[in-house]
Amino acid sequence: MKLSKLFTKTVREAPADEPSKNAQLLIRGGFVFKNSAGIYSFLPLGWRVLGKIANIIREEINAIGGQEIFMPALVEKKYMEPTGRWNLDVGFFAKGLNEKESNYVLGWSHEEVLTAIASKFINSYKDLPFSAYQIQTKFRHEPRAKSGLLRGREFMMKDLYSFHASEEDLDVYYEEAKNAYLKIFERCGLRAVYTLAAGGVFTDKFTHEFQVVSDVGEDTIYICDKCGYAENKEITKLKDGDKCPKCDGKVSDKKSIEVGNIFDQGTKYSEALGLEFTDEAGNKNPVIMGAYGIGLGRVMGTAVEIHNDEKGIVWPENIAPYKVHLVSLEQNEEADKIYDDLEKSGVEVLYDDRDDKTAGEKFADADLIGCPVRIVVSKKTLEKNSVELKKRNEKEAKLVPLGEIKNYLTA
RNA sequence: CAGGCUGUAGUGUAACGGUAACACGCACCGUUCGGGUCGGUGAGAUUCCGGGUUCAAAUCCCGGCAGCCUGACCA
Repeated sequence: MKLSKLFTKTVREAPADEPSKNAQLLIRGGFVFKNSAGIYSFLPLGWRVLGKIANIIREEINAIGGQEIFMPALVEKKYMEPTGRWNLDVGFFAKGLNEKESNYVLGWSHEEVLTAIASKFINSYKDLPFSAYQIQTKFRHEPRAKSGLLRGREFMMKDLYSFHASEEDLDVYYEEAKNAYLKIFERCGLRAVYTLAAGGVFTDKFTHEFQVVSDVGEDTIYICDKCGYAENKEITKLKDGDKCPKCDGKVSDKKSIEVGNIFDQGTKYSEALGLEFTDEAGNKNPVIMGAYGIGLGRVMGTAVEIHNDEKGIVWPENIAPYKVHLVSLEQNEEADKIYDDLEKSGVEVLYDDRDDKTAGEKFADADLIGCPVRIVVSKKTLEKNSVELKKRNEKEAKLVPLGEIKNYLTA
């Protein structure tokens, strides 16, 4: 992508009504546009980041057998009523032009919809287990949207649901999902803490959350300094300084951001919507379910909160909009050649080919946008048949001969 | 949903109750060209909306709406 063609621009000053770091940097860099409180558009750079996160999630969820689907955002009353979730104060309701009242809610969770779908295909224990997921916009009437991408009224979520013949089978999958989740967050540059928590409107059982320690988080967890065992403040009996219940370490309280969660939902939804299977003995039983969510925008916002410096974003390698930010300080064919060459080799490059910007502005933009590697081409470097290569998270730059650029990028 | 703070060119800020200014950005001219260069010219605002007080309102009062913060609630 050439910066001269990118329709968004960076801005110098952060909007006054966005005190949160993630929103300030993402807006300044042109990654997102705030349309309303808690409602953001993802612009080219931001959409690429979100796409990277989505792909990481797909790879890991596919690896544990999740089948990707896509369900409606308009969810009819008939789905939500049987579980008692139609009248909850969570969603935005939609109504037709001449209808007196709403028969639809904008989907804020899809247990009911998928359970209803599954009941058409699941008859026998032989049909179990299976799991399906989607990556879709969720709508939740947040009484208080806040903190940029961290808490929105409309946000992209990956929701996975699993269906089992027994609790034991669910337990096995739950563990697989846990490990898949830890991999996902690690690949996104986040250290997530597996935390025991409560289930809110989703289940009466205990659940597990994936919490990233950060002062801007709205959750508080008690985490062991030795084994990493953690419990959410909302259910824990632990206090700061207590002995860890799992080892001889000590727990301390930390603010944290919940980037994902997994639930054992038991038979709550299958019983309400009549999802049963026939076992080997010929008896009908309700299907046992699990649900697993990740907020993609929240992952993105959290990554920015964790990975930034005074100059801008420092994207984790795997979710950066581009791998390389190529800066040409003056118009020259050599930079064009490097750009074409890298593109052909499959390296994702953001090319600052603008001829009306000074070096300082280009460097400032590169730092703000935060791609992992910056390559500068100028008279100075070309005299030595080289380019200057600098990693965003390192201070020192080094000269790299023209012919060896690719080696440095794959290393 | 309760409490608080705030709404002024695209963005960030100024303006005693006296008729909207500055910087950035944008357009054009020149200059400069390795960390937001320098100088000049120009365009751009019914001061969130609606009422009220006043000779006079961006400024004071009332009512909306919007944004942010704290709490409650929630992922």
